[in-house]
Amino acid sequence: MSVVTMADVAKAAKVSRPTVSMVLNGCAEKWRVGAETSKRILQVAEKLGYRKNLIARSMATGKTDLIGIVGSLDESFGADILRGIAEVTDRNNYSLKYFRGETATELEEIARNCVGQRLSGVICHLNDFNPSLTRELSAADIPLVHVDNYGADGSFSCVGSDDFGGAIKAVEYLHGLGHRRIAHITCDLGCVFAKLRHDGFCAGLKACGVGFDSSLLGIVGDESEITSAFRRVVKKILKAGPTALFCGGDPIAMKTLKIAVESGVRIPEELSIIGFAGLDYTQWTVPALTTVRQPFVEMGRIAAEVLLSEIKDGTPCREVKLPVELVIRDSTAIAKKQT
Amino acid sequence: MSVVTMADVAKAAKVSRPTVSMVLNGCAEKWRVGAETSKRILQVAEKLGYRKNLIARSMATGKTDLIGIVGSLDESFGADILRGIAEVTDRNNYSLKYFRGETATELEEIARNCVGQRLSGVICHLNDFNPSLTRELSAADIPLVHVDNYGADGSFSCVGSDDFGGAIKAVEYLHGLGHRRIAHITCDLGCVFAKLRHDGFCAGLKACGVGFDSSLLGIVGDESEITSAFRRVVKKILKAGPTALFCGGDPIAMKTLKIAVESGVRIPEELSIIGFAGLDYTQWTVPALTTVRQPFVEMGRIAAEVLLSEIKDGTPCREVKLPVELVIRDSTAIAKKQT
DNA sequence: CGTGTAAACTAAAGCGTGTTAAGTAAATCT
DNA sequence: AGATTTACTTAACACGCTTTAGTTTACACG
Repeated sequence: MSVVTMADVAKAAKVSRPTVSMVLNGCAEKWRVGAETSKRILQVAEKLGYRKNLIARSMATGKTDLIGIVGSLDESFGADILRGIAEVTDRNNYSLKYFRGETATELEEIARNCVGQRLSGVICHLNDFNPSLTRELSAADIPLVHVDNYGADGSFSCVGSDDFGGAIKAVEYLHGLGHRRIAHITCDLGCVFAKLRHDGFCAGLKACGVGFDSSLLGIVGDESEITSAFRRVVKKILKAGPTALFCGGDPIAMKTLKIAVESGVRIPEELSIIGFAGLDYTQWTVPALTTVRQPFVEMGRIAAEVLLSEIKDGTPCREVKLPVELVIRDSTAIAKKQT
Repeated sequence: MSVVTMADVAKAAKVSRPTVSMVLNGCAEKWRVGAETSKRILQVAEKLGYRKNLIARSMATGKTDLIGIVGSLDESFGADILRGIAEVTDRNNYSLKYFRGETATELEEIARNCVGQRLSGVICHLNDFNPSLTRELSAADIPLVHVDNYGADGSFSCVGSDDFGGAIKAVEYLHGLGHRRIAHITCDLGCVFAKLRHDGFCAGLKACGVGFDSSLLGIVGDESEITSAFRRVVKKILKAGPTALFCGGDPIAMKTLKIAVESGVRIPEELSIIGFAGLDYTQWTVPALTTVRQPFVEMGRIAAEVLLSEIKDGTPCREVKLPVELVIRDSTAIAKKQT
């Protein structure tokens, strides 16, 4: 006998199996089990090293209390989101199952699995919305929450931060410092968040009464090395003579900062740079990076809370947009007199 | 009827349930189910949108094909390790369950859960070894692999990288550049990896015939902000006049680099700095950080492979030490003439 | 024509739990 | 003494699947 079952405990404690079940699930009084018997059962269970078989339990109850995490947790902010999620799910006795994958085929497979495992809910961290995921899950009546993303069609919830507003904040801050030629470097605008930040950038310019200059827009890839293509884009932007630079993400900002410094541009005296995300390591550069901080941990927490309330109370879908915070550090300064 | 079961498929296809089971699990021929029947069953299953219930399957087979990931995936390298693990487990049809927690109480709870869930195996990413985890799992005969850690007592496997050798490499490299006063800044030596790197540092010095100078050893915390305590330690070290600095981790190196630069020390002309880990963002500083790269993705992969072979073939415990690579960038240079 | 054998299935048991219905013995109350 | 309450037990079903053993049908062979 390798693993101790409830029947073993029952036999050892000289009671019936249902009694053990009741005691171990805390329904003892509702079922009027004597205090002594309860204690004895608990002791025996402890002594025998009984661990309730959650598989069997799920089988019997029809629910798994399992939440699927779908997508890439690669980026360092993914870890923060995960932490937020785990905080909430731990407290509520849900556990987390991790599904890796990004491509359409992978996600289709994942969607099937989510249903197959009878997950209680799914939290998704992807750049795009995936139709098969949405379809499969809603067909199986499994709540879905997208985290760090937007634009639900009403069939699922989204929890993100204010990308649009954050970009406006950044632009307005730069404008307040006297900057008029503000450039924007971003990754592909196909990503929801990149588009939102770009749009916020434009909206911010407009609100400040500054026209949009397309020569001040650069689009780059997101490789971790500084590629020659990346360098070329940045150089081109620098040549267009901006006094400030709003980057669509912290890694882009870091890489741009490096290229600028190495090109002999003095930061922030000659050029102000702002990033977006608020990752830890942006504090450690010289100069420390001014950035728009997104509340990743909080996002994870709220996403989990939204999901749990959908699971438990059948709350309808929501779209939550958390505020972002402009963290002013040393890579931004008052604009020099325009030449 | 909310979810389609095998019985539904069987009824719709006018066959018995076991036949469906056999066909859907690909054992059709071994079981000699007619080709036509097979096809019909598959079609019906597809049409009805059948998804096999993995809970019930686990219940019946007694195995879950589930691997527990225990510990903190916070740090960015955690994400890499996870990616490596997921690559292997995906390919082998195992899934991953994530358990967050670090404190002894949390881990005790987690250990119980691992057993309760009848996990097939556990991969652990923690700074220390946890006795209750080891005990519970081995009692339940669940293989355990520690990743990025060392010093197994034989009851579980470890997959890590060569912290000791990496430190030696770093020191020898610095020595080769002419450095003789080499400092070491590390976090608390209670961490296994910190101790190993420290010991490697000492061993490296010895091998180069340089004596260990305790005034060149600094111990710091690992907060993400640069605390005044951190600053104090670094300043003290700088005052002791080293020409090179071996840091126990990339974040420490980044923070130290910043403090040094802001103190007017020219890097690498006056001071060489080396980090440890090889995180992406170390490429983006000015100057780019020389560091010892650990193969995190590979570590995850191997850990998963070791675990799977223990699960499947009952392979005995192993201790795997992957090589690290010195990545020479711009924060290190030939030592100036000693004063 | 009876028998053996292969093909193509079906019947039934079992995994460990939750849960409910029906029952019983002892203790306590009226 | 009879009614009620307390503290259980027994027996059973359900969850959806796997798996073993058994059954039917068709066909070939002697």
